[in-house]
Amino acid sequence: MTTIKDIAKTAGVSVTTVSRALNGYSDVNEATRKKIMETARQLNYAPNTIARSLVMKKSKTIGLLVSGFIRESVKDNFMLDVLSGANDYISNTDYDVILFNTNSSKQREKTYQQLCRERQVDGVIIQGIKTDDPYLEEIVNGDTPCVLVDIPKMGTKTGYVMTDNVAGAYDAGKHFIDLGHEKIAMINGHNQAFVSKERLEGFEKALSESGLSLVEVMNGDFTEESGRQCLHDLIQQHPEITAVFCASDLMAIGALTALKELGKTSPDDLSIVGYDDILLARYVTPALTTVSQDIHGLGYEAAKMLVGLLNDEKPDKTIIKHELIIRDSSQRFQ
Amino acid sequence: MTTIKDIAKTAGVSVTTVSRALNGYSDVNEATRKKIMETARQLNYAPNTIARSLVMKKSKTIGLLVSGFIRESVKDNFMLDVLSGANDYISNTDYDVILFNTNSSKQREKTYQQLCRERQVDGVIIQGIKTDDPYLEEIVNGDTPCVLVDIPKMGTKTGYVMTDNVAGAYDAGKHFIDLGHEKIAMINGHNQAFVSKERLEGFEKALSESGLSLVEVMNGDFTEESGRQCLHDLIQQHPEITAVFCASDLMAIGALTALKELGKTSPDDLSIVGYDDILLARYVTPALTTVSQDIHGLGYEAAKMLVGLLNDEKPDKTIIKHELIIRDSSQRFQ
DNA sequence: TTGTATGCGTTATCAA
DNA sequence: TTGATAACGCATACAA
Repeated sequence: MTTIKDIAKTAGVSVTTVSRALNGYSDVNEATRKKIMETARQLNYAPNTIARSLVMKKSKTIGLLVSGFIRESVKDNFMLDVLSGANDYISNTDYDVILFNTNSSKQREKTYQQLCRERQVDGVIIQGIKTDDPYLEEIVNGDTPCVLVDIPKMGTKTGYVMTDNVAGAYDAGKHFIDLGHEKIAMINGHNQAFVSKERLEGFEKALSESGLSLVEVMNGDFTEESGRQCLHDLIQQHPEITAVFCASDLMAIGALTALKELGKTSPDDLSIVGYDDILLARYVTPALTTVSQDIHGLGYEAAKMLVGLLNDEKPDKTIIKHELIIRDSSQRFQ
Repeated sequence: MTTIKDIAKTAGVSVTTVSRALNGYSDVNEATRKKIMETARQLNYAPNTIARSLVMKKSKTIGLLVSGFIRESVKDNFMLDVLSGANDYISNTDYDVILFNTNSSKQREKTYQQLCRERQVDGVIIQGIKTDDPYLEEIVNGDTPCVLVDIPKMGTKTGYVMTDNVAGAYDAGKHFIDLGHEKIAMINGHNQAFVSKERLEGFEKALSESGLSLVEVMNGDFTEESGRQCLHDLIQQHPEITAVFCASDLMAIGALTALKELGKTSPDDLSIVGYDDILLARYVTPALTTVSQDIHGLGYEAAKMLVGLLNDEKPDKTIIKHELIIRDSSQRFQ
């Protein structure tokens, strides 16, 4: 491992000069710079970012929380899409991404702030945690620049990125109403998720504007299996419903499965609208009508905002556009 | 940012003692240790891994190459599944994962070795690069422990993890033969990919054992669109074929699309077998018969091997099991 | 234009 | 059981 010291020695100059030559300072003679560059190349020199970080107090790394980075969450592409979007932006900067796991029991006791400070990341993108996470406040009020995904909280160094869940769910509700449905239910996520409240709110708003109210709200946990369970319960308790709004595509797909198990089909027996527009949505049969979120864009914008924060811009909030994608799982009530 | 120096000052001891107390050395008085621990807690101390790395010459980070981490590769879950698998293993160790981008033009000129040395990673997992990548040799022969995914090359510090592509493709060929097909074609990936050669080899072996030979081999580039293109060309040139083996599920899905565009259906007009068993495979219609690779396991085993290398184990090769998953896109020739 | 000296936060060596 | 002190590789204030 060659260091600037080695270069200095073989080039016959001081480490200071080497450092300045390598970093493109103007106050170094062209001849010596050439010589230094050349010996650096010959010695196959690579700067040690660790050492640089220590003295600069900047690690040029961005932390990305991937708690619960488990197989189920791989299926739901959400976390990976955010990661991919963030990475796409960051790859065009001089930052690198470091993955923070919090699902391992070992690190469970560490707060997000501790993780950040130990690894000395310059900033962090936090996603996939619950609104009542005990360590959330701490990081929001901490001094590590931070961007939250789908959690609307601001701090002096904290901004957030999210989709307008109220409006998205409202569109889903409006869609059902436009199609003439009246017996409508919802399969929501768990109540600790901020998006659950928002989507319920937006959906109910659309119904109430037409003088309707929800027949029932079941609570799943966003997974395919919970969607399946909920639909079974739903049909048993309220066989009259003709339309169901699911707070995630995965739950909607589970609901589709349950429907098949009951010998029924969508959209003939039940119109279903999901949320997220995950990759699978367009490939299942029937293709899922859903509220599309640009999840990749969510990660991209989060990274962009974070890099902005690192350049001393003010914290902000970004709302990513949504769109109702009408496919085959919803149709006019007949 | 409190340091051990601060702790030393307020606890009235030397930094040496603080360091040893915090790291659980035995040669420190219980009383002083208690005091140190307590003040560390009060001062909300978090150790600076950067400083530690510098002196220990170990960063406790593992680099993961995610070159071409683009949206198309998100659709194909391969890279993300490997990432997820690697992360799953690593999250149970005391290593962290750092993502290395090489798709950005800026970093294109840097070799993998340079990336590793600059970030001082203890080891690296390399995936998604071509066999003729000019920088591959360098890293294989370098001194950074390294595990290659799907590239069979060994070095003093380099092992690899892959699936048995020859055997997998052989199974696909055997499947067609068992179903009575005789006019068989293949849509392969590009020739720079090692897996392309392997899959062709295995598939041809199965056919030749039954006295058959391939009607045609088209070369795509593993993407959905290329599969679509290839199938169009194939049908036009060889309308007699009854079965096609695609070297990736994505290409198989593209082929399915092309078939629909031609007003034909699978498996009635054409039996199709894919490769990878990506998530989509079971959700498309018809559900895709494919050779399943445990991609998550590939990443998991790669990480496991790498951590082994970091503990001075010898480089090794691991073959991940494959399995032919028979679904609806293939049927008996009639 | 160049060099000397100092410090970043930590661990390790050695002596007390 | 403890504490000075020197490293690790780099950047920078200051002096020359």
